[in-house]
Amino acid sequence: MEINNHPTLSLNSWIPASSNFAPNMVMNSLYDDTNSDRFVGFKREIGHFSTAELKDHALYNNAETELGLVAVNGETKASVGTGKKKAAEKKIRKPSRFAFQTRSIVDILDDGYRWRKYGQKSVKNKQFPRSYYRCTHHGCNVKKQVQRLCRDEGVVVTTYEGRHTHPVAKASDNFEQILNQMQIYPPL
DNA sequence: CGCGTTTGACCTGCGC
DNA sequence: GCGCAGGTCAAACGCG
Repeated sequence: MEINNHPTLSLNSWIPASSNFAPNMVMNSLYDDTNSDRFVGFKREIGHFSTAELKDHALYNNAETELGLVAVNGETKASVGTGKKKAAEKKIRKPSRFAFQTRSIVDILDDGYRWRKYGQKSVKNKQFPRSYYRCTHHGCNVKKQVQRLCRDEGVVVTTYEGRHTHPVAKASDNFEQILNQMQIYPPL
């Protein structure tokens, strides 16, 4: 499969195709060349920016378990079927949620929206506290969590929950800025 | 004064 | 039912 040679394979980011955070994203399910029923991963494209993640990849499994990726291409995880259907069905009851990691010295990315911090909590077995933010736009209940990795304090995990009900607060190019901040690093 | 952060208390879900 | 951990609330406070 040609993605094995893809130069940006293994970006540790999770963004659903339907997210208005990345409205121009194209997301495809990948299947084994020799067995078209065997789902092996995802490929994401935003303009010239392209990433892929394999199902057997350790980071993929961590992201699925810890961050609750719920749907791709409009399909639920249950419908792409890996045997853990009940767990997947349980996950899809959660609100739309996705996460990505960036290498940054600051916790808060400038994603164009205004956020208000409403809590901070130390998490078991984590060196750094987790911060909780809500979108300040009236009627918009999007939340995000920010957690710095203990195994690599240069890496920040940002988890978004929900969809904005309003346009981005700042001028365009905000997503381009995030892509610039988003850094690819080898699998841990 | 308005808006955002801090932080301890409180709530809730889950495993035992 | 109990205890733990994660998530949220809200009063106090800081800053422009």
